[in-house]
Amino acid sequence: MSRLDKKQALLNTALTLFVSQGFHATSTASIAKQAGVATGTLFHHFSSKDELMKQLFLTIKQEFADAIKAQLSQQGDLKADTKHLWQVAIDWAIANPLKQEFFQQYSMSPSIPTAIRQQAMNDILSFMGELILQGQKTGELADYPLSLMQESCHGQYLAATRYFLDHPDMWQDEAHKQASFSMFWNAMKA
Amino acid sequence: MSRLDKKQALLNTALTLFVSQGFHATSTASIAKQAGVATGTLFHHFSSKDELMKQLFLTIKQEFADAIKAQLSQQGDLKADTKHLWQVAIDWAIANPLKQEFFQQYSMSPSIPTAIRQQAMNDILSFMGELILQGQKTGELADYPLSLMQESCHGQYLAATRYFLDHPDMWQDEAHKQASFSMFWNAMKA
Amino acid sequence: MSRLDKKQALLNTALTLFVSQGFHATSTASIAKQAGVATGTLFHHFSSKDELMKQLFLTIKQEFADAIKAQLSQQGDLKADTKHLWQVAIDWAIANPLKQEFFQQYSMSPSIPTAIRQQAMNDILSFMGELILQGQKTGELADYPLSLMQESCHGQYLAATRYFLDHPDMWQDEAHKQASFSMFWNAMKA
Amino acid sequence: MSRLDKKQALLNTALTLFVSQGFHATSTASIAKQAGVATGTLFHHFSSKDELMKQLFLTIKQEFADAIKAQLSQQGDLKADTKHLWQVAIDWAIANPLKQEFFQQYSMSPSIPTAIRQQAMNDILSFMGELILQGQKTGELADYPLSLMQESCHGQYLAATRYFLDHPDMWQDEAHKQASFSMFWNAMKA
DNA sequence: CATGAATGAGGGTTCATTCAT
DNA sequence: TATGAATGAACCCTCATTCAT
Repeated sequence: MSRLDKKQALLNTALTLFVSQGFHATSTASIAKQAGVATGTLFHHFSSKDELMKQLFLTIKQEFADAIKAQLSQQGDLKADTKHLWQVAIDWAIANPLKQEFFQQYSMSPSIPTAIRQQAMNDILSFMGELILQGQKTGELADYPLSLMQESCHGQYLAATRYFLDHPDMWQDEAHKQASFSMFWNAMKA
Repeated sequence: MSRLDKKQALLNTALTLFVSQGFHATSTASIAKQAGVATGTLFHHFSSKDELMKQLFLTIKQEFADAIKAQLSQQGDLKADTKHLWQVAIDWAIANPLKQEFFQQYSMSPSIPTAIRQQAMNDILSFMGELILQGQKTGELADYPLSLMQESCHGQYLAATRYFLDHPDMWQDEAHKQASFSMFWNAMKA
Repeated sequence: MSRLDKKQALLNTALTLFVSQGFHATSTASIAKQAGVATGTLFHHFSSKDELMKQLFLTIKQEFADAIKAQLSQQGDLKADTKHLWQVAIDWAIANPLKQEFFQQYSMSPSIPTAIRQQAMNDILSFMGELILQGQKTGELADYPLSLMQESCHGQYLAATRYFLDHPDMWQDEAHKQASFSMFWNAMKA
Repeated sequence: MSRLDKKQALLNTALTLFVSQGFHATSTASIAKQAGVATGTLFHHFSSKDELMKQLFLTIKQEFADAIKAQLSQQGDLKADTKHLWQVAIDWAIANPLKQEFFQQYSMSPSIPTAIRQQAMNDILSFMGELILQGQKTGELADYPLSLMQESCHGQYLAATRYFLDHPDMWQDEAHKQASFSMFWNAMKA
C-alpha cells in the first residue's frame, strides 16, 4: 500500500466508524487497525484525532462541492436549473450515503470546531445564495431575507436526503422525486 | 436542596454542558460538580451516563410536546391553525434555546440509542401528520407522500429555529416571522 | 422483625452472599437489601463490614464447636470415640453446607485478620489435640509431632467434607463413610 | 526492560501482592507501580485484572506440574516412588513459598472462575490418580473410591505444606519429614 | 516513513460509611 | 432504632499520543 493509499484508507475507515459509532466512541487504534496500518501510522498522516476529523470533514465537503459544480446547468431557466441542481445534489447523497450521513451527524456537532463547520456551510450555501438572488431579481422567487432562505434550503435538503436514504427506491419514483422538488421550490417561489 | 431538586439540577447542568461541549466531552464528575452535588449522587438518580442522557432527551421531548399541546388552536381554519402551531413551536424554541440546540445536536446523534430517538421523533411528528392528512382531505394541502411531508416539516422547523436562534431579535420582526411561515406553508399547500 | 431477628437476618444473608460471590464482591447494600433492612441498619448492628465478617466467622466457629461438644462420646475406646467425633463433624458439615463452605473459603483468606483466624483454628483443633495426646499415651496413635498431626487432621477433615459436599448421597453409603474414616484413622495410628 | 520482562515483572508482583493483601484489596495501579511499569501497561499484557489472575494461576499450576514431572521416579517400587514424589512436591512448596500460599488461598476462592480452578485441580490430581490406581491393582493401596482418595491426598499435601511453611527448618529434620510421609502413606495403604 | 509497545491522565462507576429525618 | 439519600475516595480500564526500533 502506498503512502497516499494509507492516508485514504484511514480517511475511509474513519468515515465508516465515525458514522456508525460516533467520533468519541471510535478510538484511533480501531481506525488504524481496520485500515490495516499500525497505530502510530495514523499520527504520521494526521497530527491528531481532531485533525483527522477536520480533514475528513473538509475533504467530504469539497467532494460534494466539486460534484455539484461539475454538473451545474446554466440554461437561463431558473426553475429548470434549480431542479437540475436539486436532482444532482440528491443523487450525490444517494450515491454517497455514508458521507451524507456524516454531514447529518456532524454539521452541527461540537466534535468539529465551530469555525470550520460554519466556513464549510457558507461555502456550500453560497451556491444557493447566488441562485436565490438571481431569482429575486427576476421576480421568480419571493423577497424573503436571504439567510433565512438559505437556511430553509439547507433544511429541506437535509430532510429530503434523510427521507430518500431511509427509502432509497423512492428516489426512482417520479412522483416522489417531483414532490420533493415541488416542496423545495414552492417554499421559495414568489 | 431536596431530592428532586438535585435530580433536576443534574438534568439542567447536563443539558448546559452537553450542548456546549458535547456528550462525550462532558465528564460525569463535571456535571455533578457544577450541579453542586457529589459524584456518586449522579449515579443514585441515573444508573449510568447513558441513562442520564436518555432521560434528558425524553424529558425535553415531553416538555416540548406538552407546551405545544397546551396551546393547540382548533378553529377549523387549517391555515390559521397551522400558523398558530408554527408560532407556538418557534416561541418555545426561542424561550428554550438550550433545549432546542440540544435537539439540533442530538436528534441524529449516536449518543442516543436509535430506538429512543425514532420513537421520540414519531411522537412529535404525529402532530403534523394529523394536520397534513386533514389538509389533504379538504384539498388545501398537496397530495405528497405523508412521511416525506413530515420529514420536510421537521426540516423546515429545524432550519427556522436555527435561523431565529442565531438572530433572536428577528423573531420580533413581522416580516421575518411571516416569511418563515410562508415558506413552511407554501411548501405544503396544494 | 425484632432487633435480633434483623441482626440474624444480616448474618444469614452475609453468609450466603460471601460464600457465593466472595467477600469483596458482596456490597453491604446488597446484604442489607436481601436481608430486608435498610442500608444504614447494617451499621447499627456491625460497626463495619469487616466487623460483620469477623462476627460471622466467630459465630459459625462457635456453632460448630458447640455442636461437636454437645455430642462428644467418652466411652474409653479411643477409636470408637474418634469415629463418633468424625461422624458428628461431617454430619454437621453436611447439615450446614453453607457454613462449611464458608470455612473452606475463609479460613485461609486475608479477608479475615490473621489473629482471629488463628485463634479460631486453635480453639477447634484443641479438641483433636487432646484426643491425640491421649492416644499417644496409650500407644494407639503414632508419636509424630503434635502440631503436624493436628494440621493433618484438619486437612483430612476439609478434604472429606469437600468430597461429601460435592457428592452428598455418598455420605449415606456405608463403604464411603467407612473409607473416609479409615484414611483419617490410619494416618494417625501407631 | 524487555517486553517479556515486563509481563513477568507484573506476574511476580501480582503474586506477591495477591498473597499478602488478597485479590480485591490489591489495585491494578499498585501492581503496575511496584512492577515498575505504567498503569496502562498492565492492560497491554492482560485484558483485565481477572485475566491477570487467571494467567497467574495457570502459570503457577504449570510450573508446579513441570517441576514434579521433571523429577518423577519410576523404579517400580510404589512406596519408594510415592515417597520421592512427596518429597519433590514439598521441596517445591518450600522453594516457592509464595506460590504455595497462593494455591492455599485461591484454589477454593471465587476470585478465580470455578471452571478454571477445577480444570487445574484435575490436571494436578491426575498424577496421583494414576499412582493410586496402580497401587490398588497390586494390592498395596486400599480399595477406597478414587476421587475420595484424591481429595484426601490433596488435603494431606496442603496440610503438610502449611505445617512446613510455618516451620521451615522442620523440613530438614528427618523425623518430621518421615512422619509427614507416613501419615500420607498410611492413610492410603491397604 | 512505519511500527506497536508503552505511557499516564482521565473517564465512568462502585461502595463503605455517614447523618438528617 | 431505622431509614436511605448523599458522599467522595478509590477502583478498573481506555485511549490519544509518543518514541525506540
